[in-house]
Amino acid sequence: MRVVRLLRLRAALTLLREVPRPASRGVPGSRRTQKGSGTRWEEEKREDRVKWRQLEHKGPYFAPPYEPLPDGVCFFYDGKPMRLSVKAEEVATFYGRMLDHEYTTKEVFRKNFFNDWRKEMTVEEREVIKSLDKCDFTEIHRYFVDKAAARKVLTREEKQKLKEEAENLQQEFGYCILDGHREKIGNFKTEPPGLFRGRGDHPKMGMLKRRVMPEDVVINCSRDSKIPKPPAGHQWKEVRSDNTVMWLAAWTESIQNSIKYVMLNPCSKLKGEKAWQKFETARRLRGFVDEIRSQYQADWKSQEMKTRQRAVALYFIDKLAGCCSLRVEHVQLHPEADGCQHVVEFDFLGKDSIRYYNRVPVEKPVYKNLQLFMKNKDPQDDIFDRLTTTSLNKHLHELMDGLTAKVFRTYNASVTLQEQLRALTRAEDSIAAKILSYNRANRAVAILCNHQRATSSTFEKSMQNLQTKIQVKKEQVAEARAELRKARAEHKAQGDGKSRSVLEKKRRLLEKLQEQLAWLSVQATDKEENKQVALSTSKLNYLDPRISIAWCKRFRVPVEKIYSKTQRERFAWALAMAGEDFEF
DNA sequence: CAACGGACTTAGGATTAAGAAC
DNA sequence: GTTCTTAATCCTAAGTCCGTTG
Repeated sequence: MRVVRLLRLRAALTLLREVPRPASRGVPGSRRTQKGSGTRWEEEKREDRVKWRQLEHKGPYFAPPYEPLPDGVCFFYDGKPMRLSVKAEEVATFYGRMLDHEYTTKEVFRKNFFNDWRKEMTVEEREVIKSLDKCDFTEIHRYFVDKAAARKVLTREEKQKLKEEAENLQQEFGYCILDGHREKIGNFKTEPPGLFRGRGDHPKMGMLKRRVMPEDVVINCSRDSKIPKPPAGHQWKEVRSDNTVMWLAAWTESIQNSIKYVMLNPCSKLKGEKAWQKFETARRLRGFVDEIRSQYQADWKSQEMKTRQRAVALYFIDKLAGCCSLRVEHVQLHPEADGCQHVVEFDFLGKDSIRYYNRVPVEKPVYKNLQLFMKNKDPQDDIFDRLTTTSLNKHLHELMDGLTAKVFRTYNASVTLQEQLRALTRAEDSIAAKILSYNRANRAVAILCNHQRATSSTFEKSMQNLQTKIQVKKEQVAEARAELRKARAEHKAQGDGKSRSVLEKKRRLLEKLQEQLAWLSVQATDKEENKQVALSTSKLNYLDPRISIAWCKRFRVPVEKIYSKTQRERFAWALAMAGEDFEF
């Protein structure tokens, strides 16, 4: 049912492909830093499989226990107040607090919730509560709304106190010791119980995600470390010491029966090294990509169907970023469209049920092959029926060590950023204009990768505010222009030093205002262009940070303008090694 | 050799913190 | 200061990829 999300790169931008150049060195393992800042990224390399020699931590922090509702807050069934057992009440609050969410209007969500809720009820409750339609959670809902509001109006001191408590918690549970270094943990809290919120029309939405207990949790730490203590009166499911994995604790969640892990924060050394390695693999692809492309083009005409399918799939992975679980119903072929020949129209839901829609002109053999692959098939059939992700990746491994479908995405994203930065940045621009160029380059990648977001509910309003500001600024500019004209006439008449300085002042004022106006309208453009595009995913996962850092250095843009504090910590490895001459 | 499970990465929405406007 | 907006961070679902298993 899943469509591997590879069909991404927009046709227009795939043409921005790079001139071949020898891949640069500096592979993890044979590491060297261009700028030696500390030893953190320079320690000797372990065997790749082994992730640590020492690991010590406090175990996960468990979600706080359920606090029963106060007496004044009541649940009603069929109009009559009803006191629920603690277990049933807890699950009722999960639903009640979501009352203003769209989920609670969905039939599947309601059905799953009600089904699981009834399992938590006492026999007597189950006897009474038979229809969700007769349940009234409004008091419960109001209680949580009020509670959220109350949090907002706390005094400065109270807020400070809460902040300190959170900080203490972070200090106690949020760090581990890994090979002698204190490292930040990513998710040290267990996920609280609640109702499952799947994306798209997930069949399990609304099901009860049950509370994680110490008895569910497997602890992973070094044998000789201080073993974390389970909460009083409880025990761990298991304590093990597996240094070939990165996780500190794990449990099986109750919805999909999959495993959830406590792992390190991206700013940790181990995660940083993995990210570095990922980008080095992508950089290595540069040296192979021409050869790979000519080979798959040749394979479009292969005698063997499997090889042909693989070649077309690979072409999509490379050119568009997608894939082998594409179904017939996802694709439409147009002999001619938009003034182009051989146009392929893609329309399907990808990861997180985000729609991918694109029309791409393709080479004739690709088009002919698609016709062939789709012939006599039902809409639900796979286009690449002879292909699996495993066989495809196996082939990729033969082409280049470490090569998988994912690497193409990283490669194309990073290459595009570098190209776009080169094309858009002008050295003489202001910092603000350079940042706009950066955002545009980033946006080009986000569009390629189909990174979308829902238009925020406040978009129209904030756009309106910006437009108002622009209007005000325009009036100021007009006024300043009139004053400048007046001053010029004045100076012509007087010709003295005083009127000259007034004239200069007016000129500068107009210039400043015009600059501000330009910046505001640029912001408006930026905002509009960003309406449905999310930059953060590509920025965090696909763009080699060394490209951005080198760009900052080359064009004298403070790196804080590009990366927030957390992002700078995540990319500490790149900050330590990238000089202004870094080339991806 | 398909399917399954484990480990790890990627993803957008929700929540919270910071910043700007009043 | 207080309030409203915007930006940053948090959260956890949903992918990819690989190794195992029946």
